Amino acid sequence: MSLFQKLMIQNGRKVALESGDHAFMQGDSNSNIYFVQSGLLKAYYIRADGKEHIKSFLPEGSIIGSMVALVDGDPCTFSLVASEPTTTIALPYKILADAAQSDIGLANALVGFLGTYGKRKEQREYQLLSLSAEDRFALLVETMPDIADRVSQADLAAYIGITPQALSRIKRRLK
Amino acid sequence: MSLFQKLMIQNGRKVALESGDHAFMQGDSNSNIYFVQSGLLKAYYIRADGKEHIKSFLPEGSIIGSMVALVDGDPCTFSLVASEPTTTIALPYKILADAAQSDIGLANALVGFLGTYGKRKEQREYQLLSLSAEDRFALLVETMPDIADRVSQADLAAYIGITPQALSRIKRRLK
DNA sequence: GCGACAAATGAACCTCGGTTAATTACGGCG
DNA sequence: CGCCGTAATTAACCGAGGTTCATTTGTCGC
Repeated sequence: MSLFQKLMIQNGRKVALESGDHAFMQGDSNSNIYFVQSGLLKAYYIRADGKEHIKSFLPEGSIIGSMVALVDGDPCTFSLVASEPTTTIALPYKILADAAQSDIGLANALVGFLGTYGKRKEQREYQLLSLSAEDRFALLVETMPDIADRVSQADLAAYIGITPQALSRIKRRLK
Repeated sequence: MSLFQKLMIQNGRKVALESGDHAFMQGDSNSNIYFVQSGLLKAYYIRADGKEHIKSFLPEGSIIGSMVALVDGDPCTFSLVASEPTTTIALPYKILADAAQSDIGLANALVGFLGTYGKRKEQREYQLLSLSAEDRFALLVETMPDIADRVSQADLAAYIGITPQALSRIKRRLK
């Protein structure tokens, strides 16, 4: 377990979520950072036309927060919901950032967290720009096989960026 | 100018690039972080099939590096090329990260940089997942009007994620 | 102004994914 | 076992964008 995770567990507040409960909704003012102890969270956008797109699945061990909310205090750009009974540790980012001003260990732990976050988003950007829907599905199955089993087909499709029907077609093609 | 930019200028090495020169290529081992003093850089992927996709345009004032290369020392996942005569400041990330271990001001400056980077990638992810090609083009014209003038139609299209022909069609529709 | 080359546009055809709606699995549960 | 609600699949049709190639428009160097 990373130093950063330890810090969160020591200082954070425990938040338990039932399946379907939201940690925060798109538009909320919530600059908490969440550590997932058990269960599964789903981060998603609602578009203007009502469609849902999934940013990421967050299984046990993940850390998540809306970066624009954390950094600038803006409203969250996405919603965070439990898709299984989930226990999390919540901690206001400001507390971390403030404490980091005088605690060099914490500041470097934050650097580690933000670096990892940036790396993950860089990879996702690559996937969205350079891979077809079929490739993205194959990659998901390969890299997160457990997730593919734990969520519905509709959610998988929303993560890949297509409709459930299109995903069904892809699965048929691959067989 | 941010503290982070000042630090880079003080400690970095000046690198001048002619139009078409590369700072690094996809696959290179290059964990420098670059600050763009003047000109314009273009960060892009080459896909397996030879197609080019543009990650981002980096005008004066931008800071860029391959996050996976910076954090893990892995090969760069994209190439960085000058699309105008450009002057940059290059600084190995490891020097920053190491110095941050004992310099709390620097560590917090790094936190600021990484937070901003993550925020930018979060927004890009949203655009790629939730907007149509036409919407992404309109947004680009609105938020970076200068860039739209400085680069070729082909590069604009590669940034949006479509072909130059499709971009031409979109422009016609908008008129 | 003219030739040459690159950039941009246009047209014809194709493919993939979206849309809508019907059909088929797959659980609980009385 | 049969019923019902949900998830998943299939089918038919449409539209946006890709592909290929031709044409037009710039934009230089002379």
